[in-house]
Amino acid sequence: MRAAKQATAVRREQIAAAALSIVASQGLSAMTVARVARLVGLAPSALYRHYAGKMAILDAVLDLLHDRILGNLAAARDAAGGLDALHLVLQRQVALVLEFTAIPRIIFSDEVYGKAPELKAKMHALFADLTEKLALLVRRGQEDGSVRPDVSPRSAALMLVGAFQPCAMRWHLSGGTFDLAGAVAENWELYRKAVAAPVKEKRDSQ
Amino acid sequence: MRAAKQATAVRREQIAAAALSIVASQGLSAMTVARVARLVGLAPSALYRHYAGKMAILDAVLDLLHDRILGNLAAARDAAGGLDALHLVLQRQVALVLEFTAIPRIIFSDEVYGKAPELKAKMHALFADLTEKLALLVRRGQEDGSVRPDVSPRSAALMLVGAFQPCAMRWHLSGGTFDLAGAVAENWELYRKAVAAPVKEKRDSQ
DNA sequence: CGCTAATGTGAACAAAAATTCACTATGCGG
DNA sequence: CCGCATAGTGAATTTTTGTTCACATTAGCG
Repeated sequence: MRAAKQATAVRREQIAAAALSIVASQGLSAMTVARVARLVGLAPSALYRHYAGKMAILDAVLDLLHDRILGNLAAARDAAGGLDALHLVLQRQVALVLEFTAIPRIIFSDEVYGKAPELKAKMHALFADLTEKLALLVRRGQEDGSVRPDVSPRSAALMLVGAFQPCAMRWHLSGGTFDLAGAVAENWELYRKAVAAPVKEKRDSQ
Repeated sequence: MRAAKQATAVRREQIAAAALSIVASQGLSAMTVARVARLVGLAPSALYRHYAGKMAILDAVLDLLHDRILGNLAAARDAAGGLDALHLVLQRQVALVLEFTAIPRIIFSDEVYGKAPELKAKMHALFADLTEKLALLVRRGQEDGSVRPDVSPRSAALMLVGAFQPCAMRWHLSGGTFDLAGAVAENWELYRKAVAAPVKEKRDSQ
């Protein structure tokens, strides 16, 4: 059975989306040309009409990931202010856990970097971009008084990621058994102890 | 040239050590039977005299990792008390960064788990063991008054890992450019704000 | 000193995966 | 409606890697 003809722009999107979904659910090494092709409904050789090779597909996956993550961050920034925005980011990360789990899967893949160092640079840019924008959120919290002024925004941003990462690791290893949301909520309490401005008569969103 | 004959017990250790060093420095997918064999100074086929296959080698690598990490933790536990022990763990993690970087590399490998789910369980046990022992350190700190009593030891343990993980990720991505030790030190300051007992006239080791 | 079990080796094999290519089908513009 | 550029396909190729096996060598032991 032959697949219907589609414009290359359409196929490129389908292929990148399929590849991301495979990486997110089964890991990078499971992302073979054959599997991506099957998910899209094409023969493996057809992918080469739309991408130069596997690495080009992976490059597109990284772009997709970049958009999703930073989009998520922007949404949190607009939906709440100060400390609450940080809280929202953390909660949304849990919701996006599949895609966020795909990040370390790529970061520590090594299958990639040996052959395509430019992807490593791209990933680094994404990570740097993420922490930088998180630091901006922290600074905004300092300006409106919900975050104590003596914390380093850069550090507070990294720690927010750190409040999530180990939980995601355990969740990943446990095969879904580990109570991800609960552990993240607990970590948020701890995180708030570190970064929240001392409460006078201010009320928290909780 | 033929390698000298060695007892299988010796070879097993050499092979596991070589494999770990490759995983730590170049990643899991770089750990091929051929490369391990070359590092030990044997022909690839010789490895099968000592291990059933690649997965058995990886299993031994996990054991090695387990010993190193928990050994490191035990050393920190004995060298300092309370909060200082936690600080020491963090600093030692930086020193052990290569091997600690090997952990996420394995955790998120997926190349492994699809074929050998029991390795995933083993990795999970290591991670659970690590956080549990860290939680014990936290509890000890609470007993001697250096850690505030209202934090969850489990959460504080996870967060300590989280104070290190994102820094290691950036360091890994930056190719060594990122100031790992500096970022971790900064995060420690933040971490201490969250978990340290309010200072009355108590003096810190810093 | 010689036997035997253990260890080492190269060649061959199998499996998986990325990529190429000659060829086929299709849909859109004129 | 026709033709051509575009998209799709299966088969073949190449590369990499794990594994097996028949044979060679060695070290320890009686």
